[in-house]
Amino acid sequence: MRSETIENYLKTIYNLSSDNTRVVTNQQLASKLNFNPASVTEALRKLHELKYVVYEKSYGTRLTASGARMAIDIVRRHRIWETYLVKELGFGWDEVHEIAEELEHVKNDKLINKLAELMGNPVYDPHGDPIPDAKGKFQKDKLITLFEARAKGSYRIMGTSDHSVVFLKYLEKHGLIIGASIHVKTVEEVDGSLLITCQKKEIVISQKVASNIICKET
Amino acid sequence: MRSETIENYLKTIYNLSSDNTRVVTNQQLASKLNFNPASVTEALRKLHELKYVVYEKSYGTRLTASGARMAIDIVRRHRIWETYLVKELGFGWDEVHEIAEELEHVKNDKLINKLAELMGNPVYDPHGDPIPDAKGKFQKDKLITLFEARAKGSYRIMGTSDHSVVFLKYLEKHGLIIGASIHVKTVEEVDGSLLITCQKKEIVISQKVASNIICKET
DNA sequence: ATTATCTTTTAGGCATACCAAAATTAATAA
DNA sequence: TTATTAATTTTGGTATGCCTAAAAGATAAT
Ligand SMILES: [Mn+2]
Ligand SMILES: [Mn+2]
Ligand SMILES: [Mn+2]
Ligand SMILES: [Mn+2]
Repeated sequence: MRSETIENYLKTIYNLSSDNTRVVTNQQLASKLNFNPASVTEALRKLHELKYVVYEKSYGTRLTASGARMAIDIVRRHRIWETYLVKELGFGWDEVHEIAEELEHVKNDKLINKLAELMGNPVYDPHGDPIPDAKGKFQKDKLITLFEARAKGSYRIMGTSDHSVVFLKYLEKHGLIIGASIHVKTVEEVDGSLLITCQKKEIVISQKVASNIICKET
Repeated sequence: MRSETIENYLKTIYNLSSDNTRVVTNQQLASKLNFNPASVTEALRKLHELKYVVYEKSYGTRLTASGARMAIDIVRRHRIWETYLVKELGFGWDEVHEIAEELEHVKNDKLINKLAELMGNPVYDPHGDPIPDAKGKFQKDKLITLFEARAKGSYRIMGTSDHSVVFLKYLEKHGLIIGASIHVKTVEEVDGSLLITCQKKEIVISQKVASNIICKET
């Protein structure tokens, strides 16, 4: 199997299984990768043979230890490159994902570690996603979505789970950028919307938006 | 055809044809790319259909204008990355070629131009090879090999045509690095060897070595 | 428990990009 | 010029990685 193919499957399985706690279905993979389900079945059989995943027919797939390690290395490369493009080359946070999708496949530890070092070994990427270190360990800050929070209080925005340009532009428009401090004033029971203040201004955000903002309590 | 496949063919044709002056034979390509000649024939037919090359059966191949432009863009990316890895990330000049072979396929003009800008738009890469600008134009300094020079006088080392690690290490050992000033004191008719001084020390270099050192008269 | 629906797998195909062996064509030497 | 050699092309493979359509299996609803 081509290394780039393997990497894209492992990365996607990883992203869909949130820390390898639940199995990933073929359909999830097919839709994420824009492949036909039949292609996914085939690929999973091969990845199972290669011992990167445990694929149980008609049930689901999870990463083995070695598959998870590979996935985390890819995630590290992806996020280091995104951070580098934004912080060192002046790209916007909404234009780096596509480039990183290519750069993440260049496998050279020294290169990634030098880039990381250059930036002071950052722990979050420009979208707020945590960057694993060279050993594959993540920063252990417990991050939650603003929707999960559902309580009055102060939070700091650490990232987003929706990385689409339209969403990022929306956040930017309202000053809801990474690092911003916000305060939740009221939680509307009817529709889950939140009244928050951010940089002195009051905004109402929908449950849908809230569920895509990653933050930590402050 | 896969874009990376096309790019590797075009780049290799470009490198073998020295400025598109002579046609490239299938055999040259096969041996450079480590492919079977039959595979090369097939690929050239396709590249011809795509109008990247003019392939004349049983005679040879040369790049079209659009093929040459693509090749030069790849060469630019390759050499910008090599320069970046050496100048900004502290890699040795003998370890960057392999990495650049991968990075050169990431096609994003903004990325390459930002990297180039960051370094002050360098005109030579760490091996002394010229870097075309964003429009595909090369610096026009006439560079020759020390063997072609064959005359007493002063020169500056601008690069090498043999990029192997063993050759680069040899040069390094004798201080024959890029940018070094050397002076040719005698040319030995018998075997073409040269007696030169470099950083106050006298060295005899063989014709073989001389023919792989690229320099310009000073 | 039976049916309807949704998911997964199987089966059969296709394009890409390579290969080895044989046939052809071109170049070189006798 | 004719043989010999060398380069190229043709032919008939293989492995990858995707596809569609049909069959089988699992899940949910009545
Ligand atoms: Mn990303
Ligand atoms: Mn990211
Ligand atoms: Mn190189
Ligand atoms: Mn170079």
